[in-house]
Amino acid sequence: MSLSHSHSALALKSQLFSFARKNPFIAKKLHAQIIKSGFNQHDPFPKTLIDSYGKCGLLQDALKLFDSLPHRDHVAWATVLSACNLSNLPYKALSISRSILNEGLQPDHFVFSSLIKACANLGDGYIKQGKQLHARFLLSPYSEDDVVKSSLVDMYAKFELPDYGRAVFDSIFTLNSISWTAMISGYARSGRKVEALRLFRQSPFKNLYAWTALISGLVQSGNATDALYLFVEMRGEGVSIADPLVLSSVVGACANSAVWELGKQMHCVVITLGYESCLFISNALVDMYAKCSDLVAAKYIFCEMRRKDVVSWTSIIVGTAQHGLAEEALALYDDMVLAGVKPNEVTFVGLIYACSHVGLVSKGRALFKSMIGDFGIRPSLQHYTCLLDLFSRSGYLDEAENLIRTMPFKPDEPTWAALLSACKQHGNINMAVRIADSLLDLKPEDPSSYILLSNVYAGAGMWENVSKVRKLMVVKEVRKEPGYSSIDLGKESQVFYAGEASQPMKDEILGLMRKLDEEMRKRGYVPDTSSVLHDMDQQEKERQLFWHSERLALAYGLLKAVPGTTIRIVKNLRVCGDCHTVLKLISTITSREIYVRDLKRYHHFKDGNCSCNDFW
DNA sequence: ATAGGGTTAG
Repeated sequence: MSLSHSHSALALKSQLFSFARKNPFIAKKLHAQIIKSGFNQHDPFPKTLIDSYGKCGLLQDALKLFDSLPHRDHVAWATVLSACNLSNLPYKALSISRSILNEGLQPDHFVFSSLIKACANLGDGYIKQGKQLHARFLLSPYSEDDVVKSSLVDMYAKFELPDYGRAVFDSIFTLNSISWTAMISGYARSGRKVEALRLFRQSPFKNLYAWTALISGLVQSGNATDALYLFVEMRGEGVSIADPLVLSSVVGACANSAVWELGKQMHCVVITLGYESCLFISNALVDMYAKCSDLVAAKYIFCEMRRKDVVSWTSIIVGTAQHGLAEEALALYDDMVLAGVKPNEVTFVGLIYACSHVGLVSKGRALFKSMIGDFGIRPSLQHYTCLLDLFSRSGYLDEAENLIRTMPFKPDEPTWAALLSACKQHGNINMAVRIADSLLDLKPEDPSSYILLSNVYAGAGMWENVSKVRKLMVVKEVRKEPGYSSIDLGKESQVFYAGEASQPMKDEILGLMRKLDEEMRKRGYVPDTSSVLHDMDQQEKERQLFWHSERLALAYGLLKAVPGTTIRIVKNLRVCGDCHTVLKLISTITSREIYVRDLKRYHHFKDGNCSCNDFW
């Protein structure tokens, strides 16, 4: 056999492996041939095969081959870890590594980066393990490796610990686009927008990845408006926006700020660029329309989707449930199961939430059981909170209290507050006082918790406790964030702050509000001042309520929107009880449909009723 | 053989 012949055989083999990395059938075939030729124990074949199996998605085969290796070295270890990461099974990567570490093998720099990535993907439940890996890396002979350092920066970014990431970032010898992007992402997703922007401006690598990291991070941390401005800037810089990742983030930004008009424009951009049938983007669009209270459009997109995954179904189910259409949400769930799509933990949050809206106690309980028994999902605190909400809203207060005291999670502030608010609603003063004490022990942060506590103690005549609540408020410097509401009128949108009418149409707004107030009082409206935080006399409290921002926005909308159209308002805080009553009354008086999206819920007012069934 | 950007709840 000539030398050139064996060379060409080698070249052929390496070409075959490159096919095998993309095609599982070729990978299998190649494996069979290597066994036949007797080379299956010879380096580098087993490892190259593990790599091929991992890259073409046959993780099971990769793992089997790895287990059959008589001798595991660093290369085999690193290869199998990268296969696990590719298949999105970071837990498997950690468990394999535990056993290898027990055998006494120490990680090299390749193993470190894959392990750190696995930890990062597991999320902030794995902070401790991640820090241990960091320590082990610093003590290893590889402690100067820049690639591992970049993976650490990324890990701390995903844990939302950007200061830890920054320390590592500053120790990198040669920064490249990957390290810069990881660090920018770390600041952005932790909501540290000043630092994120400063770093981005300094970075010599302003490519698509960096822009997407910045924009998506800001969306995730609730800075949707900044994200949208940056997207406009990105477009102006001539960076191509024809990319599914950045587009889905920007659609998400429209969803989170509930800007319907802009959302529709983004939808047009998506169509123009040819991404209508991209699953991720369609999912984001369904969610966007639902969050902008346009369920018709959300459903239309959902129905037109060729492929629907669990996120698509969950988005439409949650969207439907949040608009008070519980029966429809439950019917969609049945369709989902019939379509063979397996629900996940988020789906059940939406479903149980839907049940609690309409008092379907036994259905909700059954869903909770089915989630555990049929789908093997371990309930999280959110699930218990939903179940608790279901019991307490429907007046099953004892069952609710039993649940909150026996569930395997420590109840947090919103959980106690939800139960307390239900006790108050159902007039169970004894229990309310008991629950209030538990809430007070937590030293709450949220101003609404203090309002609730103060009302409960005052209702029970426990004045010492009322003053204790007030003192704690002063100590903790609890202050209500200024409320504002915005209204979307197609081409323009207007923002109103509580307590002040904006200059345009100030007199007309005040005139209309007075007229409506008069109408409401004729129908028996008495202002409910129990949600006013500060100590002041009754008249002053009523004046405060009168100037709540959603009322100003509504009056402006009634004056300026096309007659008969639905009025859409977005508020930064939760709607207070009095405004809720007022909005219901005004929907009757003016025969208008009003959508209000507040911090937590959706309210659709029509003919004197609200889709939230007066419980929020 | 290793490191960077995306969708659903709260």
